Amino acid sequence: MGVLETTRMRACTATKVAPGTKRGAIDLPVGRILAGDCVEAMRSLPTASVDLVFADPPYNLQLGGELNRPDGSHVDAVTDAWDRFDSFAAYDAFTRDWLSEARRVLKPDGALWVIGSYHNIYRVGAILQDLGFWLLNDIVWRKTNPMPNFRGTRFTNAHETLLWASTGEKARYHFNYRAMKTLNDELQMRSDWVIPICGGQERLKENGHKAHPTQKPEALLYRVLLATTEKGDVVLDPFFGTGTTGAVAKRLGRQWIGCEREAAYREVATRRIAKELPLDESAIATMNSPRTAPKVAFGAVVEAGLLPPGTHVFDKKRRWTATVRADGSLVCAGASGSIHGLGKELQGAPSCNGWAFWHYDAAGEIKPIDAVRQTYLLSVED
Amino acid sequence: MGVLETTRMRACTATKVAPGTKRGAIDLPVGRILAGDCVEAMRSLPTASVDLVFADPPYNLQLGGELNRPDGSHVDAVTDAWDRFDSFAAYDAFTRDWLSEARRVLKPDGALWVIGSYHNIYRVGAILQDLGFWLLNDIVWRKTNPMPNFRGTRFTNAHETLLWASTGEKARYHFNYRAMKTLNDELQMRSDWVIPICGGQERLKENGHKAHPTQKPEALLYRVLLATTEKGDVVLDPFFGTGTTGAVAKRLGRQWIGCEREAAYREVATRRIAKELPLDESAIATMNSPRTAPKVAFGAVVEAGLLPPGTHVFDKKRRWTATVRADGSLVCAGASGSIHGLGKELQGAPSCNGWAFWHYDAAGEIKPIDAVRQTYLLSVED
DNA sequence: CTCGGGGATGAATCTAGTC
DNA sequence: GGACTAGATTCATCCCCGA
Repeated sequence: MGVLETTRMRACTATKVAPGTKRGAIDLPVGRILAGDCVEAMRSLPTASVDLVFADPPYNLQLGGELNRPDGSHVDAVTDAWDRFDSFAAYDAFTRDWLSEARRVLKPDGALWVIGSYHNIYRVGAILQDLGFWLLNDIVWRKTNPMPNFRGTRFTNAHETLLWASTGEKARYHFNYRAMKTLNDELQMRSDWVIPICGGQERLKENGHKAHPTQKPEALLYRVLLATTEKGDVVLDPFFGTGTTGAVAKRLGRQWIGCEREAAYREVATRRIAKELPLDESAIATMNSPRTAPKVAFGAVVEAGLLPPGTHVFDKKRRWTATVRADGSLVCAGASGSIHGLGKELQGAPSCNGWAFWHYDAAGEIKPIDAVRQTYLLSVED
Repeated sequence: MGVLETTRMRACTATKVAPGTKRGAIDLPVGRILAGDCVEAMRSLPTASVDLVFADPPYNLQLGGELNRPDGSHVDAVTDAWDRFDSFAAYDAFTRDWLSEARRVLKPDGALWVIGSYHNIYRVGAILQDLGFWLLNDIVWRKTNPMPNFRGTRFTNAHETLLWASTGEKARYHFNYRAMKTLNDELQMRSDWVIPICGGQERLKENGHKAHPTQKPEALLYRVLLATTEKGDVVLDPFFGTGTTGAVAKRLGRQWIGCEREAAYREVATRRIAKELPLDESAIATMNSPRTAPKVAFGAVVEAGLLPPGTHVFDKKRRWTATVRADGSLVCAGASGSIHGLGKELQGAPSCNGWAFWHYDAAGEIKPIDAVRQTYLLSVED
């Protein structure tokens, strides 16, 4: 197997149509949501044309009767028709179909992500291996705020699983090791990710009701795309839903294609992505070189959206202003580095505590970024 | 499906031979390590005789020893360079074999645990479902100190997965909810467990080298056995290795049976378990049900004179006031019923915990009637 | 304006015993 | 086996509203 780490190496093998270029050899419906069944929709795409597939298929929950909380309120469960299958065999056939088509559409050095729960992920994983995909990692999304087990009958189901696979045992794939390490406080990014479920402002509503029962948090897609794609890559999501994949892809400068059967979801997703703004070029650039390795605990704060990429930070006297990048590094006047390293370099000082040195504008009030760290710590403490 | 929470209830359905009793109807090789292939060894055990199976199967075929292809031909794991299909097919056949035998040996209300990594757990999970097992949870063992990914090519593989399954969708199973909640600082135990890998004093050594490549931490087995077995239960481990399952089972007052093909491991395990001391009776009992709340009929409280007939009870917001009747029923504006039923009916709710819903006036202080239940419990304790 | 309490809610395979 | 009833059961977060 092989690993390509830098944008440059990636560009050499890329066959995608960069936006703005004229060499439209491959005509991809980039930035569009294809209507109808995803297998049919994928058939319309050329072979070996996509860099990444991210799929959030139905989980086949097989729920029984009604469930109430101890206070008597009703649990709004996922009972939609799209999640119902007659048997494991039917679910397996469905899974084989869409995975096969995804495999055809992927470039040889592309990769696939699937998210699921214990209801379906073991079937998906086995079929994926049977089809020749090669598992690179299984990733555990540890939810900070899962729904409890109201009846006290099992362990609280507090996680979901993502599978990351290349197209084969010997296939090349892309992993932005440095970006992940930077994002994780200079420690290797682990296979368990602590991320809250999607709620609050991020949760899309229609007429006061959730627009989609299983909307995924953007932080999840953020990490997936940052880890395994480069700027300009084409990302395909066969179960587009409300378009979290598209929104995050657009923000990070990736191209996207969606498939979605339900017209209502397509409309919500279209409106959502239209409002999304791509991050500044400098904000997207990630730390790819070990030489400039920043020593930060800052990446998680960025990922959590507390200081989104593109945010400007500055020292107290406003001598320097820097831009936050996606992996938690800063860039300022050609120089870049961690919050500590860049502060040190700019001042010509022997050392610098970036948390105290850099400030941000909190609704008119100038605060050290350490304030955000505190907020973040409170939000993820476990 | 059903859940039994107390030791008393469990004893009603148990068919195991309690130690020290004479009713040895079932002759189990309890406290012994069976030599040879685990499928063969399990064949020597009676049907429906074991309460729990905990299995740590080999993660790859090299460690699996004797394997046969579906057509019966022998697979030499060390020298053969078989293709993907042969490899997975052989592992699947092996998995089906031992899981089928485990299923036969399990009591109808027994349960199965399997631990694995992304290399094998998806195959195991799918086969387990195919055989009729019913997944209850998948548990993530999050390692505090995993081995780093030295080459920086993937995410640090920082977890392993455990599957917990009952014998079928409608099958009963055992879950010590209170014990788990207590163990987790009075919060529901989640599906992600943070436990260090096995090392230090706990790691068994032979001639300075680790005695077994994949020795599991005792903390893992401790939690598994505490959660899903009762004292005296029979636990079977088909891949016994150095006997972590046996050691923890002995400590917790569970009976155990092991299967292990390697004589060297059997010797290590035997010595290890001999040194293990069972915990004191009271220590085990305390851990199992630290806050057992026996069921109390409201009528008994009335009968005891703690809330005499004629007492007025009301909900917190005083929307309804009901009168206690001599038989422990409540009456309110023509409607009547149990404390639960009437509360449910008045609110139009799907369910109601009357102990928390109804309040009474305790010398000017408004208290839920559950407070009286506690008083009652104390009074009948001795 | 802030602060605190109450209500709502999230991919959930969610009861046991008796007649 | 189905209907019925007694009884047991929740964590983190966000929004709204009132003080």
